[in-house]
Parts: sequence; structure tokens; C-alpha cells
Amino acid sequence: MFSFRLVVSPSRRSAPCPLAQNGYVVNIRELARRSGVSTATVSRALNDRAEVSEATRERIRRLAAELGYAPNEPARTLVRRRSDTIGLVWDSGQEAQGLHNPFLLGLLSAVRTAVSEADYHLMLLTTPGPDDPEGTHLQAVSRHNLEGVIMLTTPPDDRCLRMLAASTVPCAGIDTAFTGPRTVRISSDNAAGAEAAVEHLYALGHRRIATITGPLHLPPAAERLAGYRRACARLGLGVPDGYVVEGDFFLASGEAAGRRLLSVADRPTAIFAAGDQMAIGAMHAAADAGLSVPRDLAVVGFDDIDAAALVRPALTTVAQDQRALGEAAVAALRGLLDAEPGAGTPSAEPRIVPTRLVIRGSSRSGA
Amino acid sequence: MFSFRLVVSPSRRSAPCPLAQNGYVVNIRELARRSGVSTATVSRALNDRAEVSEATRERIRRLAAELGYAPNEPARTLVRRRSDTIGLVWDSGQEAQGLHNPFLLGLLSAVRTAVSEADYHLMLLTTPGPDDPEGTHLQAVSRHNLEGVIMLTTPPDDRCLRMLAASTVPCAGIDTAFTGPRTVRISSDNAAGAEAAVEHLYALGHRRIATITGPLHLPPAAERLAGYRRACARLGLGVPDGYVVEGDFFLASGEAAGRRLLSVADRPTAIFAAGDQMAIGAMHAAADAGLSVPRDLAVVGFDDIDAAALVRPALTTVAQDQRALGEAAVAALRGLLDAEPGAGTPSAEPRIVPTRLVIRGSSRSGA
DNA sequence: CCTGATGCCGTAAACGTTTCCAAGCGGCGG
DNA sequence: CCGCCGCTTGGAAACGTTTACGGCATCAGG
Repeated sequence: MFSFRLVVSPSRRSAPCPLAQNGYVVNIRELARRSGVSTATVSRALNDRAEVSEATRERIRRLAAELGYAPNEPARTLVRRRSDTIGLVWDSGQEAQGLHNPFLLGLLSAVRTAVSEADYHLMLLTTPGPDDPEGTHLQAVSRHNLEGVIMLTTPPDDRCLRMLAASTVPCAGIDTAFTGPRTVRISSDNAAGAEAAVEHLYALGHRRIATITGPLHLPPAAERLAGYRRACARLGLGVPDGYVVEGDFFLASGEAAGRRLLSVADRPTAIFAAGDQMAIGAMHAAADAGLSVPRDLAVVGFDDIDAAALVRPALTTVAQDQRALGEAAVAALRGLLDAEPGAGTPSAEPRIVPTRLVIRGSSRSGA
Repeated sequence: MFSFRLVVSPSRRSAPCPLAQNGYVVNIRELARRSGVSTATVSRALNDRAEVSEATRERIRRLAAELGYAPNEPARTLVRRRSDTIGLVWDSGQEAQGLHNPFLLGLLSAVRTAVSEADYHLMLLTTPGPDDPEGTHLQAVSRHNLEGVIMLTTPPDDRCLRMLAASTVPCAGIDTAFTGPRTVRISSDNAAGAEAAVEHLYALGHRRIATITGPLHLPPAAERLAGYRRACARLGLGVPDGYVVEGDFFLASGEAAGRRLLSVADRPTAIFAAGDQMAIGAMHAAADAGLSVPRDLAVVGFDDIDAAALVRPALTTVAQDQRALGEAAVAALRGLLDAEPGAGTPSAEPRIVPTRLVIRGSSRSGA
């Protein structure tokens, strides 16, 4: 079931901890000895417990600072049975190299700062190989006493993650499709973002607006398509056959889809692509067809990857708020952690984060 | 000197560890009880110690797997005085949003897999705020018993990182400028990469090759310029005044530098830019000047960011091997860890990782 | 039969911290 | 004077694991 690799290399045991201060580590016991109190009092003083007099507390803290004392987290974890640490997983990225990359890094940074502002530590979980057992992540959580896990844009068919989400471990997932008793999903408002893109094109005078979708089995792709359809319906725009082409979020699929859309009977004057790479591909297709963007064809993407600002004309796109997503994930996870475990599902509905339309040259003639 | 935030929220102590298997955690003691041996034997069996008979070892392992036992890492760390965990820092990324981002994510993934293949765990260190004390990272290392730290593309003026590198903590830095008794630097072969770029342009027939550099106080920028100069000298190419323009690695600076280079007396026919964003900026400048890339002007960049493959014409560039860089960093760190601490500097010279020239449309006429 | 070696295993002491429980002490109302 | 309470403090038991040390077999060589 589980396999173990606890092999301890017989050489190099017990390396001396390289603390800068005095060459050797100072404990709570050393502090107790030097300040003439017991270890219990030192612990209480450093942890801001109420039952210590102000005088001794101050004395102990000063001594601790002076000696460069740092508490031993493993020992604290051991006795407190909590580690103040949460795990982090993201897709190994080899497959989705193009799509998620730039987006992911923003998420990572946002999660990192939000987590440390909440005074938690962050441990990276290994993305398991295809032959690793399903319980790999559960093992890791249990080994390190992790209190919860944040997962970022992970593929929906990861067995290990599915098992983790299905367990009682608190999980917060950004752009993930897993469900579980203590799992909450965080996502951009894909539908509203798509609607805003269509509305923007409508406001510019476009009436024949086509779309390039992502793989429709992925929730974000489906939601963006739904938003597109809703906006079209609301604005009274028809969606002829052939105006909806499915891509795979990568450049080449956008180029191919663009060619198809430009050869359709009633040629669209604008394209909303569910991903920036596909939008850029569509712009290439337009250029190859001798069309000028945005004069002959307006293009709007989704995600605001780095390249969106670098291509010419620069790409109008629906930007996801990476910082807000990261903060929402951490907030949701804290909610799960603070709730009593027996309290059932606190709120299974996903947290939705608004998007922001970034208008650039690909949709605006005056650029 | 140091400040502490060990505040323990008085509510929610001792949350029950949510392990899936049986609802409660199984110890080494439980294993011992159930298999009729002592905890010492169980520990030895699971750790592949020699002093256990094959029969009992197998029995214990099977039982452990059956019960879903996972060793308690904090406890192991406490008694073994090593955590098998290394820290990871990277730049908060707000300032270098454009330059390092896509590159960084590849490094992160590479480091992550290399670290876990070496059976270490990875802990993310917080990027400290400007008012955090200098010893923040040292504190973290000492608190968690981290055995070493890997730093990725960190700014050269980070006081906390400088102090960390200067300490006796083993450090491996990719694209960092810190030095210390147990600190090793890993870097792409910037000079050779630049040389390869110039040679490529020379082989295409170009004789007037200019360059756009990065901020020359950053080592990579200086090294790339040196490579450019060396190649020009070797190939007998003159470098007239005005053929070397300094940028800041961002798009706008490349565009401005491109304009300057295109208006110089003896106009270059090719530009080597020390960063992809600047290269793309130079392409924009050429387009604005009515020049066609690559017919009238060839452009080569550096880094191979995602956008390099998305712009038109696609950008020829010197790709950094993120995987190799990550693996080299982990290997270097392991070298530091295995070396006895008293052995002095094992090898202070930096590890150099070769680059790879990716030829695309911006330098090749037949695209 | 004795001696030493070898293979396997148990006892118990750590590791650094938190926290339960009790105790000392001064004051205060009865 | 007694009992009680509130404020500090200390003693000691955990938490789960590793490992030094010693013991009990069994076995080979003399």
C-alpha cells in the first residue's frame, strides 16, 4: 500500500546546526538557566501567555533576542500536534507548459505572501510520478503534520490529488475540479469575464463575434463559453454554427481555429478566445489572411499572460487577479481550519474572484 | 535583534490529525504492540538497519503498510537533529515582473523534482519585508533545522540573503551574486551563449552586429556583454561607438535602444539583445522604422521566455536550460552537505551550465 | 566444555518544547 | 486566626522517534 524510503545514510549523522550567533544552538533550557527561572516560565514568556509577570517576560525576551534564540519548530510541532504549516502542490507543468506558466507564478507569489502573513509556513509537496501510490500526498500530510493543502491549477485526473481532496484534510484549490468534505474551490469569475469581453466588443460596434474555447471538459473553458453565450443572448447577438471552435489553449490550435473562423460564411468581425495563446494564434491567422488587427478583426483573449503585452498589436484580454485568487485560497483554507472538523461542510460553493478587462491594441482602433 | 511571533492562538489547540485510514494516527508504538516487538526493532526495520532479521523486517513493513503508518517527521527531526529539508527563496517578483518570471517557474519545477529525487523536502521561505530584521532567514533555517538553502534569481541587494550566504549555512544560488564560506553560485554560461549568438549571426553573413545589454552591474548582463565582445574580436568584427546600448531588460528599453541603434551612422544589420523582452522591443522599433525582420535586420535574444515563440517573427534566442540549472543547484548543495563542515571551501568557483541556441524566424530568412 | 564472536532484540535515555497540576505567597474578608 | 483567592512559578509528564548499551541466544573453534 504505502512504501517507505526512510533510509538513513549511515555517514554524516547529526550535522552541527550552523547558527551564526555563537556557533551552537541555544535552547529554552539555556534561557531558563541563564535567567534563573524554569523552562515552563520561559515558554510562557515567549508565547505571550498571560500568567507571566511583565517583568520576567521582558527580561526573558531580551535575553532570547540577545542570544539569538530561535524556537525549535519540530519540537513545538511534536508536542502541540500542530505544525502551523500548510502544503502546496501545483502541476508539474510539463504538459501545460504554455497555458498556466506565467499565471502560475503570480499565484505562487500571492499564496506565499498571504500564507506568511497568516503566520503559517509553506511546504512544497512533490508532484508524484505515475507509479507512485495514490496515498502519496496523504502520507506527506500525515508525516509533516500539515494542517491543510493548497493546490494550484492541477490537472483534473491526478489520482493522488483526488484522494487528498476526498479525505478529511482541509484543501483549497485554485482552478481545480476536486470535491471533498473539507475541500473548497477558488476560481476566477470565468463567466463574467467572458461576458465583459463580449460586451466590450459589442460596445465597439461589433455584432458578429465568434469564440475559440478551451477543452470543454475543463471547468474554466466551459464557464467561459457559457459566459460568451449568455452575453450574446442578452445582447441579441446570434451565434451561428461555426462561430464556436474548440481549441486546446495552445498557440497552434488558436491559429487553426482562427483560419476556420475567417473562412466561415458570415465572417466574424471579432473573436473572443478563451486563452491568450489561442488569441495570439488567431491574430497570426488574421495576418496570414491579409487582415489587419484590430481594423478588420478585433481579438480579445483571457488570462493576461506576459506575452499579451509584448505582441503587436498588444492583446486586449481578461486578466485574472492572481493576488486576489491567492488570498482567497488562503482565506478559505483558514476558514476550514478554524471551523471545527465535525461541523460538516462549512460552505461547499466555490469562492469566485472577479476579473478585470485590460484593453490594449488588439481591440481598439486608436492604438 | 530578533523578534518573535510565537503567539499561539488560545482556541483550536491540538486539532486531530486527519489521516484517512482509520481516523486516528498510528505510531511506531502501535506497530510494536501489534507485532509483538519493541519500538526499537520497528524503527530499525523501517529504516533498513542491518540488525534486524529478514523475517521480522518483512512482517513489520507489511503491517506498517497495512495500517497506513506514516513516520512523524518532526519527531525524527528532533532526535536525529536533521530534517532532510532544504529551504527555497526566490525574489518576490514584484519588481522583476517582466524579466524573470517565466524563467523562474521552470527553475522552480526543476529544483522541486531534483530535490525530491534526492529524498529531501522543500520549505518555502518568506521573502522578508523591508523592515524585517536581517536575520530572518537565519532564524528560519535554525527554527526548522533546514540543512541548506537554494536561492533563485534573487536581487543582489537583499540584506537577509546576504547575511544568510555569509553564514555557515550551505547555500546554492542560481543567478545570485552572494558569496560565503559555504555558498556556491550556479549560472548559465552567459558569455558562451552570447558568443554563440554572435557566431550564428556571423554565419548568416552579418558583419555589423550591435548589442543591447542589461544593467551592467548585474553579473549576467556583464557576462553577456563580455561574450559579445569576445566573439566580435575573434571574428574580426569592429564594435563601433554606439553599437553597445544599455537597457534594463524590459520591453520599453529595448524599443528605445533599437531606435538608437537604427539611427547610428553605420547602421547594424543584426542586433543581439541580452534579454528577450528587449529583443522584442528592438523588433518593434525595426517595424516602426519600416524595416522587415529578418530581411533588413536580424534579432537574437536571450532567455527563451514564453513570448519568444509567440511573437512574429518568432524570436531566435539563447535558451537557458532551466532543468540543468535546477539540477546543478541541488547537486552543488548536496556536495556542500556531504562535505564535512570543517573542510573549508570545497569549491568556490561557480557551476556553469551550458546554453542552447534556439533558431527561429527573427534571424533566419527562410521562415 | 569453555571462550569468544555474531546475530537479533529490548530497555531506556535522549531530542526541545508545551502544559497539567500543584505549590508558594501575599492579601483580604470573615 | 482561618480559609480562600489570585497571581506567579516550578516540577514533571508528555509528544514520537532514534540509538547507545547491554543481554540472550546460537555457533564455531579450541
